[in-house]
Amino acid sequence: MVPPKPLRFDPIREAHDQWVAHGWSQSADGMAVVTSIMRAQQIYLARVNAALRRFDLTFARFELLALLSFTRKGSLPLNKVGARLQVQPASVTHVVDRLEADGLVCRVPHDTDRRATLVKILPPGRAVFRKAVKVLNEEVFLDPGLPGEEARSLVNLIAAIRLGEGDFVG
Amino acid sequence: MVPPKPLRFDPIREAHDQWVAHGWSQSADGMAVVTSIMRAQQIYLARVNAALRRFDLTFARFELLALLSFTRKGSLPLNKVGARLQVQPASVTHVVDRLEADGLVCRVPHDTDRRATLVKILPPGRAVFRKAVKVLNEEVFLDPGLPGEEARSLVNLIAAIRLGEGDFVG
DNA sequence: GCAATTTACTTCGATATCTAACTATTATGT
DNA sequence: ACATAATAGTTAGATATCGAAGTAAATTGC
Repeated sequence: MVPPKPLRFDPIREAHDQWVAHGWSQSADGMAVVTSIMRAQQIYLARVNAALRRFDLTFARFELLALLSFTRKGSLPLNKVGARLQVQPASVTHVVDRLEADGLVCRVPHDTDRRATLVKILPPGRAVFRKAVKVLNEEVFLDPGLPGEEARSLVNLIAAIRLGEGDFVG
Repeated sequence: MVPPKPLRFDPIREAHDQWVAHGWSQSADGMAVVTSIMRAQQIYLARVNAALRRFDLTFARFELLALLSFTRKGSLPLNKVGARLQVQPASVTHVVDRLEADGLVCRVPHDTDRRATLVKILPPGRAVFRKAVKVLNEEVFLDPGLPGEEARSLVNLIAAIRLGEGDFVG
């Protein structure tokens, strides 16, 4: 995944220069923001997947296990899952299918709303989550590539973007 | 793509609190960084794809057209494309296949290395790029959701991550 | 000069995501 | 009440990515 030879220049800076040279100065910073986010995601996703592969988890599946294990009852309606993880209903179905096939969660009918389904974490799911979070903390989250103060700045800058996009209300 | 109802709290902040509560304080900031990047990518990818859909482009295809159109000869070996866009050879093959099927680029044999193949942008490719970059600038890059100064901070923070990851040498 | 290695690209199989269409159930409005 | 609209979830189709294996050509190292 990681290229053997690093480039001898910053390709995003170069793209920014190109944008300015073509008269698109007003959009150059935005282009750099978007491209930087895309690349950072690629980097982190590769690191996360490498850490989780041994547990047969992806980041999406890990996030669902985390969400459920932090819940009082260990279960949540599927639509709440979609809202929390910000993914389409179809993706929720797929993630739950996959975890259910591995015996880490199960579907449970909703008490009162017969349209709705709950997903519930099972003991094996809790066990896998405990092991996976330990590895992920050690191998990725402990060193995200930025010192603490800058890490918090990055989180706050992105929170502003998410707020503006309607992810949540402050 | 965007949920109709925003959450009444920041789910990443809540996850951070959970990390601290479980004794994973040392990894909490890193978790928040990684999760924030993942969510920001999701937001921007949706906006970018919505803008590019009318041109039958994806962000990856757009990036390749941009890269080629900024090149002196309008062509580049496939391995250079992979290095620049930071994607696997298989992904390069796929993106080029797709653009070639649409008549926007073509493959050209390398002059001296018979293993290598160049991808060359064609006049229709340049025309589509000109239109697409205009729309993308207007609809996404002009307002990335952050004021200029903060946008530049974000780009610099991510550049530090990328530098640490070996994307390029400063 | 020739075997072994490296490099370039393609093919294949598995995943994950999105959009759109579809079924079932619940809520709304007159 | 009852037709209409909204909501919950699944299914289907298209796309994109990755990892690993495979083919071909160039480089290397005796």
